[in-house]
Amino acid sequence: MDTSGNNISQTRKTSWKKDPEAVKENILTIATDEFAAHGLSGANINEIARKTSTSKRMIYYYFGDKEGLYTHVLERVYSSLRETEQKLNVAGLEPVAALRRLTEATFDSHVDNPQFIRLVMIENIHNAEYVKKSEIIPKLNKSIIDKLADVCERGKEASVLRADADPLELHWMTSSASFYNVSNRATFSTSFGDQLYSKEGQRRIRERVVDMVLGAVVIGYQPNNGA
Amino acid sequence: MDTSGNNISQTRKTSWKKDPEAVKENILTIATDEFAAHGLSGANINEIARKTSTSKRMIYYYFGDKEGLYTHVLERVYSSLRETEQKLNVAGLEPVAALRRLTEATFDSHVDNPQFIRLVMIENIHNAEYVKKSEIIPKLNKSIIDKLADVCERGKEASVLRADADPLELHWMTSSASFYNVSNRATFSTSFGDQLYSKEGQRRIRERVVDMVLGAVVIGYQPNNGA
DNA sequence: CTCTTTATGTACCTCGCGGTTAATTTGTCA
DNA sequence: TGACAAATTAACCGCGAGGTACATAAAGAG
Repeated sequence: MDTSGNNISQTRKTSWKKDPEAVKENILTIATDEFAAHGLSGANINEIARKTSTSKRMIYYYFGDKEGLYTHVLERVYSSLRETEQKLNVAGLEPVAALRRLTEATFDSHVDNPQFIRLVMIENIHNAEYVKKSEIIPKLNKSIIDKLADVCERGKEASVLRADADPLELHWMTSSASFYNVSNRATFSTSFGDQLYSKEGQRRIRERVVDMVLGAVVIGYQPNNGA
Repeated sequence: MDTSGNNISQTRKTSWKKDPEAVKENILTIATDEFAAHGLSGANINEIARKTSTSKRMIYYYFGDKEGLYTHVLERVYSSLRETEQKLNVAGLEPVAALRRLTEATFDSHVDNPQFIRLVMIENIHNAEYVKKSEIIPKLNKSIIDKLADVCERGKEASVLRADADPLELHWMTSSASFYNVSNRATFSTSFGDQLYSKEGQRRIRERVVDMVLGAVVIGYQPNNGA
């Protein structure tokens, strides 16, 4: 093609708009997919560039290098999830109902954000090196703990929660189940079958998680297992 | 150096023993470390070769390519852990004590095998592609489920376990907490501090996990929280 | 003592990928 | 209107990492 030979430079795109924010967003969206899918070393900058509507050069222009891009991706997903968390309002609910609600919401938000889960898994493979370096991520995490602390306090006041109920432990319990449910789905299904990942299986698991968490801190809690 | 120029070939090692099994083991040991540390794409074959007492050539001779080596590493750690699991004997114990014992053993074995955890994390990043391909791994996982099934049966017989207690769900609950405890330590500590990873924190977490699991299936279970 | 097979070492190749160079266009403000 | 900064493009580069070719030593069979 283009056998004319001369006027070669005319294959270059001849017109474009300046829109830095859109370009950055576009890059970050694609990069999030790629890093979540393949990890830091596994993701390919050329491939990311190809899938964007811009060029590789712009990635380096805005994000410096691969690690810079990865760090921005991490910060973006963390911020987005924590924002969602903050919108959740349980201040009006009675303590046990509030705790149930927070647990269910955590479980659901994990199911709904597999990319976030994958990026956190990847970070853990790297011993959290990049979240540690981040200026903003460590500041983001107080909101659920605060909510759980409030619920604990009110619950103890009303004598419905055990005196040793601890917000951080509660969050750990809820997170562990919710996170694992998404993160280890592939190997768990391979080893033990995928019954727990059917619609019905997930419904049961979700209820079990609530039972486990409430059972650990609610005085005299009785699970209402639909068995 | 070696300005003589001739006799170049004499830099070659001039004597060695044939010991294929030791060579394979040596490669697998090093490779396990490297894959666990850096993932499949992140691990470096030259680096692995350098750390072994043999050469890169032998890696390709015995394992074909990088993925072949990775697959063998996976199979080896899975086999080793399942072997340990099988040694655990709870048939003589009363059902609730047996369940507690199994839960504690699972928790501890996860703590004691961080490399296994990391490799499973890595596999999940790859959607379990390599464990699925393996001939042996899917056959290895029945032993704990069998033990839990036995405990469930005996427990229901003795009316100490709820009628809906399910071995697979029990294993899921125990695994989720035990796995997360190791896999997400880095990010969890970064976000929320490392109190839960002190010696005392881990003692508490371990007891909490037992309480959650027993609380979910033991009729009238009362956690003995040392608060 | 040779022949064959298995095991090993050294040197090398290639290409993919992270990163860069240099030029060109777009928009703004004196 | 033209200088200047910001945004963007296409082409290129170097090297590191996965993988291979080739030679040859060890060990056993007869």
